Amino acid sequence: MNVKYKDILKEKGIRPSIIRLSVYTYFKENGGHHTVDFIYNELKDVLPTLSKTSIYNVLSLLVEYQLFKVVNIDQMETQYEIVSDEHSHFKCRVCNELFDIPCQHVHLNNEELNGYTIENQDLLFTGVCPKCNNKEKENE
Amino acid sequence: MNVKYKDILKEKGIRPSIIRLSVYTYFKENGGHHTVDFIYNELKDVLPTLSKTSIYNVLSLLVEYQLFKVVNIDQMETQYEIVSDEHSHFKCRVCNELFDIPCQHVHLNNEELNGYTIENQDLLFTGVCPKCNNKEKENE
DNA sequence: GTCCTTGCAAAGCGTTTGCACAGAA
DNA sequence: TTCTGTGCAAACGCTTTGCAAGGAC
Repeated sequence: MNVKYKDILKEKGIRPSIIRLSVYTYFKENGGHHTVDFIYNELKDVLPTLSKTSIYNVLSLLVEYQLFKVVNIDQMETQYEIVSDEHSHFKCRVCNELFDIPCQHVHLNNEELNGYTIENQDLLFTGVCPKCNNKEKENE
Repeated sequence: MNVKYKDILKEKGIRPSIIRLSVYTYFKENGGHHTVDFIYNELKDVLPTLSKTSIYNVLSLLVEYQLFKVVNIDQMETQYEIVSDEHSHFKCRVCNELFDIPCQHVHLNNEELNGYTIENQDLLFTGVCPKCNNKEKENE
């Protein structure tokens, strides 16, 4: 399994060190968006000499090679996710959790574009997630 | 002119201190999105004893009373803007400037919503702005 | 007098940097 | 040996906090 991931890194021109492979594997197997701190805590038991600096390095590298994407929401800690299908994010203002929402990209017409070259777009919804909605209903 | 703004603050239940009124007036007259540091530097000549803490306080207050909105883009310093019409943001990756783009909100269909209550949405485009596009063309 | 506002200094916290050591090619 | 990767500690920059002084009512 890891061999597969190793090859993906190699193909991209990234030398598959243990830390790089571990980080990449973690995201591949678990999905989602995670902070440096979270990944550090997830991997430090398996890699006892691990440092947060290395997590910063590896994640920056994976972003640079366009395997990962940075997710910046509000003043929250920076999160990272694997580059994948078009989707948007939903942040619950009650539990602060961040969800992926399937969502097509917006297509602006030419008058609006007006000379701008759009290379990327990020859509963020804020509100209340299903779980917190249910809790509020229970309390009524 | 400031009297008008004074009344807007009063109506919202905000006591119009000099700093609050100055900050609010600055945004009303100049528009756009600005950082704490920028506003501090714009106002410190008029208000010599001004501190950044006060700018933080005032902007947080204006956000709390829903006159202002927080704009967080990438790892850039937090910016603030007056709550106004629906629009999205465009960040130029060359000059790093942030532009307002007129843009209707996205409306998801019910299957996608799936129990989520959407209260707000922010759309961010990234790419190259017209000015930087022209510069690139000149260099070709 | 009481409450709200202001401003300084310090603390906090995520992130980056410098540098030396370790490891791979 | 040379180049790349790693990890510690310190520095950095934005933001928040504690607290005391000032000002409004």
